Amino acid sequence: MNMYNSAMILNPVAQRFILHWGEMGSKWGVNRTVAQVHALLYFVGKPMPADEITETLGVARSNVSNSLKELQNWNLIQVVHIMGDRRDHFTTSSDVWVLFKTVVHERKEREFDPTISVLRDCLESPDLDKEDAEAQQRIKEALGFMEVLSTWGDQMLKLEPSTLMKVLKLGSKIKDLLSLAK
Amino acid sequence: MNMYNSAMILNPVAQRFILHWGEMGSKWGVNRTVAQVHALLYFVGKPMPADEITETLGVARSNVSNSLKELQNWNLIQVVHIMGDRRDHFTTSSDVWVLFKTVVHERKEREFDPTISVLRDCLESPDLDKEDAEAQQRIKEALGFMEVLSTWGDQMLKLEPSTLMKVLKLGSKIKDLLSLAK
DNA sequence: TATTAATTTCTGTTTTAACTGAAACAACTG
DNA sequence: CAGTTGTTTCAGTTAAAACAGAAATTAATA
Repeated sequence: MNMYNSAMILNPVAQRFILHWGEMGSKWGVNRTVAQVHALLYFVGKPMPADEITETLGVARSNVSNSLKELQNWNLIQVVHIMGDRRDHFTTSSDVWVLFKTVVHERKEREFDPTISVLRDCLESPDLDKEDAEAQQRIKEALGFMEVLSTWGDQMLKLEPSTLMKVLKLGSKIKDLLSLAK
Repeated sequence: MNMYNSAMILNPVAQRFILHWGEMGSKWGVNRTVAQVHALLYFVGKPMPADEITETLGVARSNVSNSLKELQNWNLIQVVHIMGDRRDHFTTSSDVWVLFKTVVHERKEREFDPTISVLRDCLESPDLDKEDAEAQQRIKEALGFMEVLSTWGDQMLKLEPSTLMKVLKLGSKIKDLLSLAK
């Protein structure tokens, strides 16, 4: 055990929030515990040591350890230290925009960009030449689509959150501005 | 068995494309076979009967049956019939934009919107009042964020693919237009 | 440097989802 | 309506991921 007293009591709303976030994660290919740990840190809004997370969520210590590592790999949490406490404490940004941008950036790098590479490879392969031209065209279109989306994503990620917000709020009114652009 | 001859031979490029698409699906919470079946239909660009899909992918017939059903639930494939052939044939749009919009629309309805509901419930719950105001504020910000994204998504989905394409191509130049907007 | 605290790694178990093959069902054909 | 073709459902199996608990490692303290 540990010299500190652990286990934070979560009220029902916090539980609902954290559990739902975990399920949401599962549906998007994120480990449930990982999502729960992050939701917890976001909810409490202050740094927590691993043991406290463990007891609060009621999962194994090692599970928390791995989840924290995973979240660090995703740049979603940071380690901080509390004066007079040897333990690592973990915290996450309370700015949803920052979190969102981080996730989009990471997923793009890990999953989107590699897919673009594969499609490029496919098009360059001599095996495709023998194939009918239409299939080649479809791969080309899929690639073009992903490239447009990728470039756009990069540019959006560079915007200030407040600017990005304005863009989103603009919504489909952007259509009207389109004629002005050139 | 079946009175027709099945099994389409896939060249290495097609295989690479389909297998990668399957792995990609897994990482985003989509069943691998489901993703593969869809990739195959996209690649071949013409209607295929279930048996031919089965033999081409080398998976169980029932697996294909369930995958096709799933893809129909997602509105990603359609059933068509070929003159003189009793079997159902399945086909998917060759327009990546249409496919993308379909997926975004469905996922939004299934996973995004329900989460918004949960967050609203959380905020309305009397249990949260007792909680510190900052946690409440964070939930509120998460909700606000998701609502903005949701509204924006709905509006983007309504745009013509060609218009949407222009918006994406505009990229961060949109920043300059922002001052003109009101 | 011995002791304790804190964290990670490892191995085995559990859980969940995917998948198969067979049986049931439905639709069509002669 | 008997036989055939095509599709779906279902029960059981397999495979993959998540998770737990113990052991090992690292780091801090005294």
